[in-house]
Amino acid sequence: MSARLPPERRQELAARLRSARLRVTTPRLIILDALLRVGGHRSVEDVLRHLQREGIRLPRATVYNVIRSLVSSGLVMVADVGPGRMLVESAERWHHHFVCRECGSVIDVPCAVGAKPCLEPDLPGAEVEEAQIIWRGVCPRCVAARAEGGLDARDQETLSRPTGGSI
Amino acid sequence: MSARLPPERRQELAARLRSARLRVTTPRLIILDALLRVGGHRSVEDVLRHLQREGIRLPRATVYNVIRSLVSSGLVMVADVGPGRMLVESAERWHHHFVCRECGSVIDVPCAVGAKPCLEPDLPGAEVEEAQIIWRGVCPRCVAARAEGGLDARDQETLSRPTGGSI
DNA sequence: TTATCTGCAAACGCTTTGCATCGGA
DNA sequence: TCCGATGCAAAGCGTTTGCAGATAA
Repeated sequence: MSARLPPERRQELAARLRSARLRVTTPRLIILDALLRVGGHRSVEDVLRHLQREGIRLPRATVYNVIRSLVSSGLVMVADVGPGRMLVESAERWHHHFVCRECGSVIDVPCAVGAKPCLEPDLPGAEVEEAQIIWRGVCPRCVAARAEGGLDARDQETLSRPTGGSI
Repeated sequence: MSARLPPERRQELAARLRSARLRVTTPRLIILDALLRVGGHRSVEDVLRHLQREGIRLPRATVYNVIRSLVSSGLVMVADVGPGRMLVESAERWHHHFVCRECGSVIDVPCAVGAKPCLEPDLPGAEVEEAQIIWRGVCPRCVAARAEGGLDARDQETLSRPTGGSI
């Protein structure tokens, strides 16, 4: 299963891992590759499905372990969009999230400032490392669908869940 | 177990429930009372422990059900401070959260604007209902402890976890 | 009277843990 | 060689569901 990555891609990913002081292992290369390639936020389940579709089978626990090490070394980040699931995304540019109350989709919102601590809390003495904003409401897609009035709940569910899909 | 609340408190809580078009039931009165009285953010586990300490035993599922109806009617709100647990808090004033990476405590940060949609996302066409900010970093307490250098990890854990406690 | 909520148990989904084995540095 | 990561299974945690019986409106 290590043969999937073209040599130069493998080089690049290995370099990233090494620069984060992580050992270069096959599962790490595979998962980092997947996360960087697809962008957006993905559940661990998505990652597993994606790998499976490419014929790669990794144990859940390994995927969790790998993601944890990637996160703690800053190569990828997790988005907090509510309890119960962990959404992983590449840490390319700092951004925030909009969660649609109707269809459940999670939409990336670019950060106007672009830096991780883009806002300051009123909390003297604290060391702020990052500020993440979560907006909740109804996404443009659902607003439009509602205006047209032609779509029932089932249709919407299918149409507007860009996140739930596979990577 | 319905005898715990003084009559006038019971009246007040019942009025709140009715104004939210919720039926007035004993578990709802008890749980709403607890959440309003203590303030701050509490896990469902905290709520259960608190009730237990007062000699009130409610099934988990009922607590979850009650909290869900209170949340969906706007009487209380849930804070998203990371995956895996649901923090409940009274919906008195809109505020944000600071999560300490060292001790895990969650600190309320007052919202400068005070309204739920205090920030606008760059997402044309969306209906924004609320914006919640999560800061991550090291809380003032841990910063101070680190500066003094006198506290080891265990001490800190005990000292600075105002959230994990009981209500 | 009726729709709604409670109370109990059991299931569920996601994540973590334990441990023997394997593999990169 | 040796520390750290993998792979597997199984447990853990917080939350949800299903349904019979109770209860507010």
